Amino acid sequence: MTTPVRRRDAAATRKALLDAARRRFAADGYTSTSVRDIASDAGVNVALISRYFESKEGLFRACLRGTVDDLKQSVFENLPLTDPPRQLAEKLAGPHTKEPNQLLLLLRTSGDETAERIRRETLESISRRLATAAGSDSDDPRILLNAQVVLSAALGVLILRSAALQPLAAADQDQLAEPLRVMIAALLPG
Amino acid sequence: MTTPVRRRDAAATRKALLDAARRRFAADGYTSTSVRDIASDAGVNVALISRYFESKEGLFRACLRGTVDDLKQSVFENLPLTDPPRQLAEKLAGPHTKEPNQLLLLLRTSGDETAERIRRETLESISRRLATAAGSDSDDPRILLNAQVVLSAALGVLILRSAALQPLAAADQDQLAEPLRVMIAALLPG
DNA sequence: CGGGTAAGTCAACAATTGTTTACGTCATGG
DNA sequence: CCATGACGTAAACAATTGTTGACTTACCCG
Repeated sequence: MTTPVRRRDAAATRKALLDAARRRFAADGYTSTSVRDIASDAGVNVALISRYFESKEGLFRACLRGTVDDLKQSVFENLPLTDPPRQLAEKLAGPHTKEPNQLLLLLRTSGDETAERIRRETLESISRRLATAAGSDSDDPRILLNAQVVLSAALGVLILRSAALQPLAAADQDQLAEPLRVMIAALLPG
Repeated sequence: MTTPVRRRDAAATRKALLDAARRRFAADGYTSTSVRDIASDAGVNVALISRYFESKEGLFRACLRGTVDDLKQSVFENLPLTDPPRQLAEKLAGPHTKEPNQLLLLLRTSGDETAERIRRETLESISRRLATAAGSDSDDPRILLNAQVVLSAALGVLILRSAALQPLAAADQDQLAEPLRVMIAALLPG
């Protein structure tokens, strides 16, 4: 590992902070993560967080926006959805599982009302997308409720996997895809 | 509610601290809750937390044990389970919903390894109970995985309700029972 | 080459954290 | 009734938190 003579590059430093923060916040949550942890991970000084993101909450909001953007792009790339349960399983237990799953960020709360709004709107958007993707009869309000239960299951799986609950935590995406398929077939026909 | 001239009663203050802590920890999580918050809710001096529970982590462990005990007793009282989906919906959206749902404690992490073990063992126990209650073929390892997905959905519902995701958050137990019934029927036949 | 500015560091700040120690005070049994 | 011990409080502690201001250093353009 050649020591990379870290050159001065605001954009790169900003990104390093953002990446470190997204890992930490996703893995440990907002209050359990200190700005010094993040700066240390990124290999830069703490003061730069305030400089580039205004505050710890500003950094958290930036993380949320990043994750939301990644999510949008990811579903956009995979349109049309050929096999939703399988693609969901990929998101929950994909092969790149050494990193903490970014979707966990959608479950982390900071107390900041702006971040909370982004979070809520994103979850709402996802569940609506799920409901309409189910097609059939998207006017039926029960379909939206079913979609939110499916979303609950997906995010619950993330949490219980991060809690090392076996055998769920050790299941690969193939094993996980099966119950997801059954559940989705039951709750979101179409 | 007659104001009870709070007499000196170690057991009562201990319980007051425990109750306040269980509410706070369930609602806000471990790191977001300060011992002064808890003591203030209980109307008692902070130092008594260290006196009665050794430390903040000791208090958290006591909260976990309390919730686990309540849970055991609750399922014990309702044996045999006549209508699991309905009873689950009752737990997730029962009529006493002004208080933060105690099951959320099972998703709160403190960093303390002992608490983490209790948490994991409890979740494991619940999922095994679900799997065997499903009867049919409890040797099939896929049944346990299915049970853990059901558990994921239940806990995910709690989280998304606490995130005020509509319409899930506003659903009463009747509305919630329906998708749960469908999901359980699909994943845990028997 | 050299100065100006963006990039980064350092050190201190006030506030808050969990915990402890020394000190009051109530109640109760002899 | 009153001393003794349990119960409770107050104040301080060191450590950690997020944030800021003054300082240094590297880079780039003229």
